Amino acid sequence: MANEGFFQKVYEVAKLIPYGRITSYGAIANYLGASGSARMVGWALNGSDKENVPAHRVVNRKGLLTGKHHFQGTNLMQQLLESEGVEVVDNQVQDFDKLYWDPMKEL
DNA sequence: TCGGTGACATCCT
DNA sequence: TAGGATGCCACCG
Repeated sequence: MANEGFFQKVYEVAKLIPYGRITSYGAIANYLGASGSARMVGWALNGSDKENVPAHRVVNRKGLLTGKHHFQGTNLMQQLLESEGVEVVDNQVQDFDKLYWDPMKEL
């Protein structure tokens, strides 16, 4: 695992996100020691769907579902979050600070 | 091998 | 305070 690529680490962390919880790209990047390179996390999640990773639980620092456009359905990402009890309005997660899951803190 | 790309974050004006 | 521009680093062709 530790020898896996940067992407694999992102997948592992994303998979550890609890049900009904969300996190941010920066949090994962920081956890992986790539603080400031949050873009890598986003790019990693680009292929996360192949790894069965809940990329819909990963949003930007504002709680905005910036990556929804990369999902199959336009509102698929929102639907998935709502299915988990996460309120999403206008592609933005409500109670973001409350549902926020910090890997650095939890792990 | 090298350059471009990318779903953000942060600094500066 | 708000908006725009730049930088981070790993994968793909």
